[in-house]
Amino acid sequence: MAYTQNVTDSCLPECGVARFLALLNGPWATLVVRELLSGTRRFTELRDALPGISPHTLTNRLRQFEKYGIVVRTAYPEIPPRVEYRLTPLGEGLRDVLDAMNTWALSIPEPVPAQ
Amino acid sequence: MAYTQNVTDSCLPECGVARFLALLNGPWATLVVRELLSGTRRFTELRDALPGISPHTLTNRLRQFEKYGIVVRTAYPEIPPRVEYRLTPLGEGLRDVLDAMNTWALSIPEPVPAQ
DNA sequence: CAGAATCCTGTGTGATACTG
DNA sequence: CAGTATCACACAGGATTCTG
Repeated sequence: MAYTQNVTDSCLPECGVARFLALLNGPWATLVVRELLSGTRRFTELRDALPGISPHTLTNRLRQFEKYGIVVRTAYPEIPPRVEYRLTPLGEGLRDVLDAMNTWALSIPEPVPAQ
Repeated sequence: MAYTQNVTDSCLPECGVARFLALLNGPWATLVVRELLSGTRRFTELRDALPGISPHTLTNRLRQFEKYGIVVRTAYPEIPPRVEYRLTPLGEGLRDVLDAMNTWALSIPEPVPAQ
């Protein structure tokens, strides 16, 4: 396993946890999903909602999600262009996972590490 | 935010999801937790249960978990040495998150990407 | 057995500039 | 607006060797 498992041209791992990690890899991926859980978003809206993310990274994550069927990209042939991203039902299913993360984080006693 | 947010010498992010990502960073971290959810494990047992992980990486993850109060390390002064790792109550709380990941992964229709 | 030390690599990401 | 292109970097991780 390299830094990130190559899932592009191979099948997903057996273990569900490993599958999740293979698809939502990197620090930004899950945060992008978090934003999309609020509803359909445009490229700029996502970028603005995720302070620090570069267009390069945002594009990469969205493209990957699209490929895996987590996100649907809709481009409107207008000028200026308008593109909207929304979660598929599969992507919507990630809400439970993110909720679990959130719930767990609330159980952290201190602003760890309390040193 | 660098590649991975530096949480070592700063406070955790506000958002729970971001907190989770800051503490369980990298592809191996969550898998180590997955193994420990089955019970106390020795160093070698973890290494063997995680095919491909290097002692270097395993050590790093365990040390980080220890620092964050997710894992407790117990060294027995024997020869040969014996060291056991077990989850703290905080670490046990991660079970719900991993379960959610697993459940979600089961909803993936195909061995994505089907092609 | 349970690592520590050293060196190296892969890749997610950042910064900046540019385009249809 | 919604990206793409290019260069460069930080850090998780791998391989190997070695030790109390």
